Amino acid sequence: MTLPSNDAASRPSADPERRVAVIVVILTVDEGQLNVLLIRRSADPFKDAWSLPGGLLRRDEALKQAAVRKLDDETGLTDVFLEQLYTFSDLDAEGSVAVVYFALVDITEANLAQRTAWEPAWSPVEDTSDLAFRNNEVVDYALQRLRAKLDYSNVAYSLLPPEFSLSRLQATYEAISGQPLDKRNFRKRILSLDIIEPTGHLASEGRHRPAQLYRFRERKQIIF
Amino acid sequence: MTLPSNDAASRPSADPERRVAVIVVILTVDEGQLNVLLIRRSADPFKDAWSLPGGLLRRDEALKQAAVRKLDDETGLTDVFLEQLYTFSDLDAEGSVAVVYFALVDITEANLAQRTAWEPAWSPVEDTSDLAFRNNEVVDYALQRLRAKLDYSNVAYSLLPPEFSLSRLQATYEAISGQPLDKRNFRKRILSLDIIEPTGHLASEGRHRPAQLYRFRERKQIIF
DNA sequence: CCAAAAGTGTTGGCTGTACACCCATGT
DNA sequence: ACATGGGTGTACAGCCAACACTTTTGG
Repeated sequence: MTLPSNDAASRPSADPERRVAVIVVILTVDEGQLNVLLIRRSADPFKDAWSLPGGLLRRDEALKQAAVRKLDDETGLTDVFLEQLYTFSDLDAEGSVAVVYFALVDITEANLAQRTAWEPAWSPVEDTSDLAFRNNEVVDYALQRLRAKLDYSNVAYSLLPPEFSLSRLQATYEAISGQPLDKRNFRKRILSLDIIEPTGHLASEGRHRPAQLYRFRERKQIIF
Repeated sequence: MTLPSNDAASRPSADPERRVAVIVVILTVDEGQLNVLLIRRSADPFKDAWSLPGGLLRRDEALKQAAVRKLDDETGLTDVFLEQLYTFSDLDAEGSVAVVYFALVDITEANLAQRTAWEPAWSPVEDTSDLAFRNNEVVDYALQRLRAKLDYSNVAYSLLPPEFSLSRLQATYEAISGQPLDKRNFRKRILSLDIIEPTGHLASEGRHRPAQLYRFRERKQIIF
């Protein structure tokens, strides 16, 4: 017997097991654009189509472990925002169960796996055309969740380097929400939340006034 | 091969399948108390302990179908709020994957299954002592989600009969949030949301002033 | 007439939004 | 000197929280 299975008693034979896949929606912001990590499929079904990275859940592996492993495989990163998103049972034709996680990474720290087969690449979420396995819906769902979380959590910490200017932070928020934000109101709001603090360092890149750099007080998720 | 499985190519043998269970957290409000539906286990493991109702995902069955089926088995209800909550892989010792749904039902419409084995019963969430399979954590998680949803959706529609007084609605909100609410502010807020409308009927139960009855404009989830 | 629940408004504080100009730097 | 992005304050409106008494009915 297994879990809370009160009907298992009446059907004691033939445990109907399933293939369980773990999929990871890895998002990043690059130059004001929200990007998703896709891999080019090297085998059927959907050979040569793009899809989200994923793989089968191994024996004796926990779901989150598998998601961490996949994320590490593709980006070399381990200590980032990674959260379970949704579980689908109808993405492929064979009734596999697919547990989807989503991750947020700083593109400057991500080192995409160098493979010729199943090669990963960043793709702007806005013009992500037909993906394999109805993965477009999965990406949309991740995007929706990310937008919601922006309003009540500090998730952006995982999309930025340790030190960043307020303008950079604002650009990140704008890339995710798709909305331009008022500079003064944005700064007032963020500072009053007290989730970031000045580092004392200045940016001084480009031919303009150097920017004060900030860091997140906590490098883990906080719910406001 | 299955889903987005780029590593399946490198491990072409021995598909590691898993048992997939579907669990349903069925919540209701009865006399100002939030209650959860539990079943008394009739077999090991955890024989005679209480746990959430659930069962194995059948072959060729979608997750939501299975959740609907379990909910119907236990309460006879089908057209209520039912939403996926979370997927666990470490509730039991055997590494089953458990996809948890949560449902909200009107206790006056629910007809609990009449069984001697695996008998279902309502239990107040506040003093739900040790459940099998770490189901206490699952219930806590459901409660957290429900409380959050109360603030930005009309989910209470599924906990109440078609017509109800504002006092009853307030009592429902209070039972869920665990907080007393100010009557005037509550009414102002709810009415301004424009999610309910007066039916024209009066309640006239008990030895007191009859109450105006209302109904939800939509009997499905709305996000504010 | 008493108990019990229904119904009803106003005020003050806070929060969010709209809005425009000067500053420091590098070229 | 100019182009580029950095940095700053105020005023108004809408929202939320606090707060108490009268009404209607049944017993």
